Amino acid sequence: MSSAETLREARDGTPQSPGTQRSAEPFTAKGLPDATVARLPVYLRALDQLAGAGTGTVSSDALAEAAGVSPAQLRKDLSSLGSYGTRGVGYDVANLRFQIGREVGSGSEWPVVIVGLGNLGTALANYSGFRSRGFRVVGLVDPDPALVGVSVHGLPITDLGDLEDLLGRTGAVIGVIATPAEAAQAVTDRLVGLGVTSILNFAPAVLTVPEGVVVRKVDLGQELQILAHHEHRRAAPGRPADGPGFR
Amino acid sequence: MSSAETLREARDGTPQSPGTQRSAEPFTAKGLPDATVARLPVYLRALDQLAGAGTGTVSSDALAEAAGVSPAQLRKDLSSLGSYGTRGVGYDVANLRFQIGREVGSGSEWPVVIVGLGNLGTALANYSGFRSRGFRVVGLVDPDPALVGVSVHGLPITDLGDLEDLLGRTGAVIGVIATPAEAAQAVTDRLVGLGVTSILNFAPAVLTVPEGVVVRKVDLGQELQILAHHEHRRAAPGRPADGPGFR
DNA sequence: AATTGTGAATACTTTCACAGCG
DNA sequence: CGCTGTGAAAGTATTCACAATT
Repeated sequence: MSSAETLREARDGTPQSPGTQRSAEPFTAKGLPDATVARLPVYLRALDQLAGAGTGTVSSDALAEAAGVSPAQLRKDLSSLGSYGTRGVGYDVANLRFQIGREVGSGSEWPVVIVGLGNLGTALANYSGFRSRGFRVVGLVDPDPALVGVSVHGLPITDLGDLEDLLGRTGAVIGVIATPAEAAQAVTDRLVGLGVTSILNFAPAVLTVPEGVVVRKVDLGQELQILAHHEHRRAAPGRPADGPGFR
Repeated sequence: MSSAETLREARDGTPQSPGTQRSAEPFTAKGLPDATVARLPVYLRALDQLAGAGTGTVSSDALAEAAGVSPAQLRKDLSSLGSYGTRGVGYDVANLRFQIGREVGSGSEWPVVIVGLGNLGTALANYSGFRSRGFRVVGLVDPDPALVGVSVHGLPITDLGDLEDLLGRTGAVIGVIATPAEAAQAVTDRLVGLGVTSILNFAPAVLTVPEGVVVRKVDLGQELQILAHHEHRRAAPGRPADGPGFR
């Protein structure tokens, strides 16, 4: 066998979704479509708001509206999870919230380590949204000696060498990479070698990881470029010649 | 017609892609598949690296490898753009870079405004990756009086009221929202009302915008939740009963 | 001989529309 | 009667595999 066969970061384009392996829907037990998995957090957020507003039940129409998807899609997604609705009535907010939360893996609080504490890494370390979504930042790591020892949001930045100890103590299997592109692959190898199996990559670099490790990439410049493309097309739709000359 | 018919932010799940309107590939002039558009920036980045390394030509295999996609997909994507390769040889790095750059809308430098300067907004304002990708942050806006006047990366934060003036002067049509969720829709309405037609939304909120306005959403908590889902499944694959009890 | 460009095949996702159930 | 759950249809995206071209 090709033991250490390494794979690309789950062939990803940006139409993000690809999960661990292949797996479609037609499989043994459960294996939600990737597109569905990607939307569950959105539903969860919408349900949180509804629950906060004291709503007891919602129809697929109302929940779809709140989540920004079509009612049909919402129903399809939820049905692939199980039958938690009541025909003629709708979904019980509290129960649906629990069910989706369980599927997503809330319930347990996931420890997360952040590597690279430049502007972005620091902002992430301070980001309160993680805590409220069921994650706890348990470690901040940066190789820069000037940063080691500095505290961010009450957590001290430690050296790369402390990673093993840190992961061992906390049991973290999710890592966030916010280093410059050049360092990203080395950091990834390190994390993976120490047991991290899920990576959120903010560095503008393509990561190669062993099979089984899931990588999701967020590239801010890339997102803007996609928007720029739309603006560009808006400006020159039919593509008349191009450049400045024209005639 | 339903004149001011407002739409959801380009039905997005996270398997992001959806662009301005429908538009598939089989259309009049050009209308790249959304999935392709989303990958162009990746190719551009890979080409930049190759150019930096002095590479003159690349094969689809090599470029695909560098971009983290399959060779077949790369060729399909590029062919939908035009025939810029040479059979038996490969693609000219410089030319391909130019062609994709033009398609994406590089060449011109896009002015961008950032609204909301908390941790994340500030990090974004400092983020050098925007500049290198063809964007220039021309304005920082925040309603918080305590922040107005503060300079970030040499740019002063101004009041929300200055938006009109700011957009008029700079001609910015791309806005980045990094406010709390509660403020996001109001800020969006304001931006759109003043001519912004592309929005990058970091707030964990579903935005409603008029048709024609493109919204892309980046939700950090959501990304982690998707990773958590995979970890969760890894731990309990076949779904034996569930909870702690089991038998 | 090597490598692109692309039709055809496959896979995945979304939408439709209605049967089924409360 | 209303609203969910879901097969079937439609639409997109990816992969295959090979003819075309340098």
